[in-house]
Amino acid sequence: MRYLVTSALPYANGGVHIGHLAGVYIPSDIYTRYLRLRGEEVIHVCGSDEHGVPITLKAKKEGVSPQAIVDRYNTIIKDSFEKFGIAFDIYSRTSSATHAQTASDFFRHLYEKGEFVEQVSEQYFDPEASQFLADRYITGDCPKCGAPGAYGDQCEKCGSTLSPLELKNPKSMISGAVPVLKETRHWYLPLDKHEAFLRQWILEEHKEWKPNVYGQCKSWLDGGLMPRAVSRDLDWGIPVPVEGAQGKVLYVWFDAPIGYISATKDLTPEWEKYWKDPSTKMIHFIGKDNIVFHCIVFPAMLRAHGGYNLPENVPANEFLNLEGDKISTSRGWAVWLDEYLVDFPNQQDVLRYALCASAPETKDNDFTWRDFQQRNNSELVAIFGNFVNRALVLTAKYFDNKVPSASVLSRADSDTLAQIGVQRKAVEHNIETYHFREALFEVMNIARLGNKYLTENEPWKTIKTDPERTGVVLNVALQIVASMAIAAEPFLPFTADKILSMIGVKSFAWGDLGRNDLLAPGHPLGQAELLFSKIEDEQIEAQIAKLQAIKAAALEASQPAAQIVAPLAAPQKEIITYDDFAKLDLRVGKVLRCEKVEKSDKLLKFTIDTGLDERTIVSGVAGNFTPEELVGRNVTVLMNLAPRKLRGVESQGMLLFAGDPAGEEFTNLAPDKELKAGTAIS
RNA sequence: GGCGAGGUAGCUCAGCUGGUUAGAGCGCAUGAUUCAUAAUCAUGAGGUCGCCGGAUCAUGCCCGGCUCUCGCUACCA
Repeated sequence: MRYLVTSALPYANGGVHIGHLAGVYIPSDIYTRYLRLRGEEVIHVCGSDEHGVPITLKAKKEGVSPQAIVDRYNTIIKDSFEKFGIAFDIYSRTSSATHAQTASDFFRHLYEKGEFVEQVSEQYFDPEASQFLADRYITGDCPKCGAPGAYGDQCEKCGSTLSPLELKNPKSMISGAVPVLKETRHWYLPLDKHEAFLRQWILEEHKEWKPNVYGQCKSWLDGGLMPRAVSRDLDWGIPVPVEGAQGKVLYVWFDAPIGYISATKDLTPEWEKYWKDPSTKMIHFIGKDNIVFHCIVFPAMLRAHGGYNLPENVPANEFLNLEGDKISTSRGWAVWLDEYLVDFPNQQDVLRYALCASAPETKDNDFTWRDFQQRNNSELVAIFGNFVNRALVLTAKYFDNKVPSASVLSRADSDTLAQIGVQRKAVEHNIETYHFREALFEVMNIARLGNKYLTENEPWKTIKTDPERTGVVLNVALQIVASMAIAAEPFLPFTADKILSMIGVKSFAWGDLGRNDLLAPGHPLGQAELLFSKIEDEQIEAQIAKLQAIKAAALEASQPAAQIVAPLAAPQKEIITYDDFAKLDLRVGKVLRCEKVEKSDKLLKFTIDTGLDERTIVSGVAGNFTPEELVGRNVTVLMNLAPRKLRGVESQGMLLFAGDPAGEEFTNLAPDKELKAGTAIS
């Protein structure tokens, strides 16, 4: 069987932290190491995702080129992975020449096949910098919480998702100018065209996918797929390879997964057999935020292109938290791999172990330093390290550090050895079904078995009465140690290597696991050393203090910002003529009825007596008024605004209010005195 | 708001086509042991299986409602 394993491309605007490792790279690394050890044909590809708006923003902020940013982080990321033994066959990057060509060809192919639809839409444009603005390039006041500095796609203060058009006082982050709406043409991948196929492929043929993955796909498919834009107005990325597309690049989510293909091309000229030969199984390891792209969008792209395999499975993990809070690169709330290695040199496997044992496989999980310490001290040191050490030290002491012979095995001896085979099956089954936490537990059970075996057979006692029996027991114990070296390799590669050198063996294959003749009688052992060492309370307290400092710094930084929130009058808008004003038909109206719009948070549906007619007007003020509050009151109505449907209800005008809907001061704009409906306002 | 996933012992998690006293590891307690990094081995104490209601002879597991966490995704003229 041939396998192509991909790991989510890390975004090159920061380093790698424990969340990345636990969610994606440790599982994928375990999986590939296991397959390699079995002798399967497998490659593991990854690389940096180097396009997209956040990188251009960071570059602008630092006054350097985007390329400089991605060069910096690509180096850091690559280095972290190498040091932690994440054994990619290639770690590439999406700013490479191969990738530019591959992604460009891919787009071109779809374009020529007529797989895209073109559409013109209105987007914010910066008139001073004369360029279109990506959502992230627009900042303004959050329409929900009122905080300044919200981005066009999200407010980091209250966390709500936004669209640039909703921002109050929008400003271009490039020039500071007020953006204007302008038409722009983009290419869309009509996902709806592939919906029937995806339904069948995922919902019928891949019921074995993890519940979170399957559930999310089902949710998307049931909701109906829509065309998705695959281009952007931006100058950092892969140019859209079509005539008349100046200033447009491939959307980063279109370009990134193609990065898996270009990485494979960079690795081997035989890349096509990994992508196109139906006997190859492709597995995407990702985090839960990427599910839709890997299960819906990318497969649709591959299928639209034709000739490519679709993934066999997409084992997405949930998220890892850190000491009770969400990990955040921008807030600095993370444990970075490079920093970890400074504080815990040569202890990569401890972190690999702790993260795998508490991996967020079925739900979000919390990484705590106490848990990390406990995993090390009472599992790695006490169970695993201690067992190996016991077997080796006893052999050195009683048998001159050579493997003693095992002439006659007792029933207990064979049962113990047979049990390793049972553990092996359990490990295999769990790895193959992506249950790495459980698989690791079963590996540890082999060490538990070893400890129990030694305690029950007491070689330190029999040496006085029956040295030959002691030899047999230690022989068996050493076979278990050898098996541990094999079983641990996918999970704890550094430790496995250490054991191999301690028992004087170059390498084993997975198939050797559980054999009772891995170490022949008389085989000389190497120098015994401790596999793991205890982590003291002080070390853990130092790490916790480090995090507390980050939190304190973040809090301080947010204080002055909060003061600037003080209400600033919005700048005056552009001068208009009297004629412009005269176009507005404003009248006094009276609220006859008012109710909440179903399935909506903020919308109220008003029935207004305008003097002319009774009309329905929808307004987003449910957060400010209860429906009853305004009934019978005068309101100011803009009569001649083009009707528009909101949540399925047609609004035939607009009601005027004063204030910031998210703020405390917000009021209905009505005449001083009760007036008849229909009274003109001028 | 809609949708998805999750809410099981102090901690991390199993469990499920509904079927006798709900399991494991760590932690904790007691005992055994001393080869080993005060490690190990045995035994035990810990649970109204998020809350409320329903269907069933029987439910952690099915149905309805609610609630909390995380993710995806909207309306705001």
